[in-house]
Formats: sequence, C-alpha cells, structure tokens
Amino acid sequence: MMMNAKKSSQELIIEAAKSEFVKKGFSGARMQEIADAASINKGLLHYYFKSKEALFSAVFSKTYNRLTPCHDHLINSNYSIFKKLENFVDCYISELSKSPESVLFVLNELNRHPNHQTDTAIVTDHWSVSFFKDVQHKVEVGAIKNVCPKQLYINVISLCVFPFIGGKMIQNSTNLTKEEFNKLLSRRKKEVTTFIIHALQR
Amino acid sequence: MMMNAKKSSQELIIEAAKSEFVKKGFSGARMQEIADAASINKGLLHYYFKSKEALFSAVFSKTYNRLTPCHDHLINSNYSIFKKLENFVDCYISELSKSPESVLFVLNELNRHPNHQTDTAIVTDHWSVSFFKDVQHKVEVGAIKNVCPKQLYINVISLCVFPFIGGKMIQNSTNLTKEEFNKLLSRRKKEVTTFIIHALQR
DNA sequence: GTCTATAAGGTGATAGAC
DNA sequence: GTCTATCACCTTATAGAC
Repeated sequence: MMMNAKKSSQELIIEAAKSEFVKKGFSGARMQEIADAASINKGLLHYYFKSKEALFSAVFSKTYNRLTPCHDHLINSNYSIFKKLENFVDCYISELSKSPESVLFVLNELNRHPNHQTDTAIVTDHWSVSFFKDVQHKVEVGAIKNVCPKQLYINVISLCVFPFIGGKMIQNSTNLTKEEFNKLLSRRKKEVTTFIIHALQR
Repeated sequence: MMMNAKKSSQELIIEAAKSEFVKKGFSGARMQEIADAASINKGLLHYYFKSKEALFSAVFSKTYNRLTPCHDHLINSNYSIFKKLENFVDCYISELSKSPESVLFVLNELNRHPNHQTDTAIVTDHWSVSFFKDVQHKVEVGAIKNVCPKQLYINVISLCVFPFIGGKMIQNSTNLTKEEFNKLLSRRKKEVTTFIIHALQR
C-alpha cells in the first residue's frame, strides 16, 4: 500500500467542503472559504466541480449514506430480538459518534432541498423490513408486549439520533453543563438498549 | 376587544419573516422575498428592523420559546409519576404539532449561531428539575425500575421531538409513504406515553 | 410610514496566461 | 493542473422624496 503524504487537490477540496457545508449549510457556505480551507485557489474549485451545487452533491451523498440507518449486514442473524436491537443500537450510535456535527446537517438539507433525495441514491434499510416482520411475529407469539413495529422502529431511531442534535436545547432547559451532557452521551448505547428492552419485556 | 381586520405592517413582516426563515434558514432567507411575502417594500423592512440579524432575532426568540420544553405549569401536581409523564408528553407533542416545520429550524439555528443563546432569554424548564427529584425518589423507593433521571429525560424529549424532524430520513430508509408516516405521527402521544411507562414499570 | 433609487460590497462562475 | 483577473449578478443597507 502506498503512503501518500500529500493529499490530492480533489481530496483537500472534498474535506474542506464537507467541513464548511456541515458548519454553515449549503446557503451559508462560501466557495471562497472552501478554497481557503483547502489552501487552493477558487478557480481550481470550479475546475474540479463546475458549480457549488455539484460540489455540494458530492459531499452530501457521501455524508448522507454514512448516517442513514442502513444495517443490512445485521440481518438474518440467529440472535434474539433483544440481541438484534442491541446490535443495531451499538452499530448505529457508533456511526453517529464518528461525526456528530453532520447529523443535523443531513437532516436539515434533506428537508430544505427535497430534490437532493433524487440526487442521492436512496438506500432502503432492509434491516428495517426484516425487523418489522420479526417484531410482528414475536408479538403474535406473545414473546414481547403488544407494539406496533413501525412505531417501535421510530422510537429506536429517535433514541439513537436525537441526543446528537438536541444537545443545545436540552442543556438550555435543564441547566446541564456541556461536560455533564457529554458524559450522558457516552453512556447512551447501554441506556438506549436497556430502555427499549425494558419497554418490550412482559 | 377590537376587531383588527387589517394587520399592521409590523405584524405582516414578522409573519412573513418567520415563514421565510423557517423555510430557508438565516443564510438562505432573503430580505427581498420577506418584503414580497409581506406585500410591503424592502425599504420599510429596514424601517422596522435595522438589519437582517435584528429581524431574525425577533423571529427566533419567539419561535424558540414556543418550542423549548418548558412546562412549569405541570409541576407539583398530585398525580403519579406516570400521570405526570403522560401530561408532559401530551402537552409537548401538542405544542410541536402546531408548527412542525419550525422544530428543525430552531435546532439548526441554535447550533449554527451559538451567540443566539445569549440573545434569546434562556428559559430553564423547572419541570425537569422537579422531574429529576421525583424519579430519583421513586427509584429509591422501588416504585419504578432503576433509571438515571437525566437519561430518562433525554429519552422522553427524543421520543417526542425526533419524529417531527427525522421524517424524511425514516421514510427513505423504510419506504414508508408520507401518508403512512403522518398516520403514525398522529398516534404518537399514546405510543410515546405507553412506551415510556412500559419501560419504567417493574 | 411608505416608497424609489442607489450605494457598497459580496458571490458564483468564466476566460485565459502559465 | 493551477493561478490571476474579471464579469455579471445578487444582497444588504442607506438616503431622500412624498
């Protein structure tokens, strides 16, 4: 494997663009500042990406695909429904933790420009389909409490994602310090898993 | 009480500004479009609000205060912890439902411009303080499962708020139609309440 | 209070030299 | 591939007439 001490201009641009777009959103970001952050010229930006929109799309689809709940690889395990949930939560929160700032960015741009959906390849989470069936079956058998599978899915996603975007609001209304809140965040995997399991057990 | 058929220019401006800022964010909104939406002249905008920032602040603090979880009026009831939770969820989701689009707006601007915190009067939710104590006591007495009050609070807020901002993402990954999702949304009060209670009951 | 006109500077994008 | 120079337009804000 080659050691590339110096990154290509394209790599530098993508990195700088991601940082700027995530921080300021599409309309707040400036091509000039992206160029500065990448330590290259603004003209070069348009050499690699013909427009701001094109540059944004490249950055957004990457970021979106990394943050959308897609866990096909967790399907069909022989684990119990509880173990499956634990795996999902563990996996998803790990992913979110890698770039907490981009969660709000993705959600925001997804609602702002509905057309981004078309640009971005929409990846269906087949895990969710398998999950719906699994939960339904367990309910019918009486192994867990009577819940609507889709509502349960929404609950799981909510519990995983929201703390990464609602931090400021929660801190404001509860007077928690940033440090306290981050400590709570770091214990979320366990908290979410046991909370859900408790809600399902008969 | 007087009937004011015609709204004052200032009212028209505030309404139009709120609509534009919520839709496009601070940096995406345009003073010209706000003026158009309010059916007044751009010059008049600057007569009432000396800058875009000033107009934004007026709109933001209003919107923020209506969406932040502040439920002091629900304190000190003689209800059980379960009834208190039910009241909170009912009250909060009702508030969020009134302007679902502005939830993401507030969260977004709160993180984008940290200084808005200073501009906006930060309203502590005294309900949360009372809630923390209450939960702690019930845990010690053994009336409910052993939970961290603050994590529980985060869970409650997450379950209430997230569905209003993560709709697009959930729809994408689950292939739910907008109609199906909205139907699920309309049943959220009951879903969230029973989910939490189930998670707490021994 | 409400409007028009315009200043002053920013912003995305292109042309063309090296 | 990379840079400089520059165009054409947009955006906030102000000055001043009515």
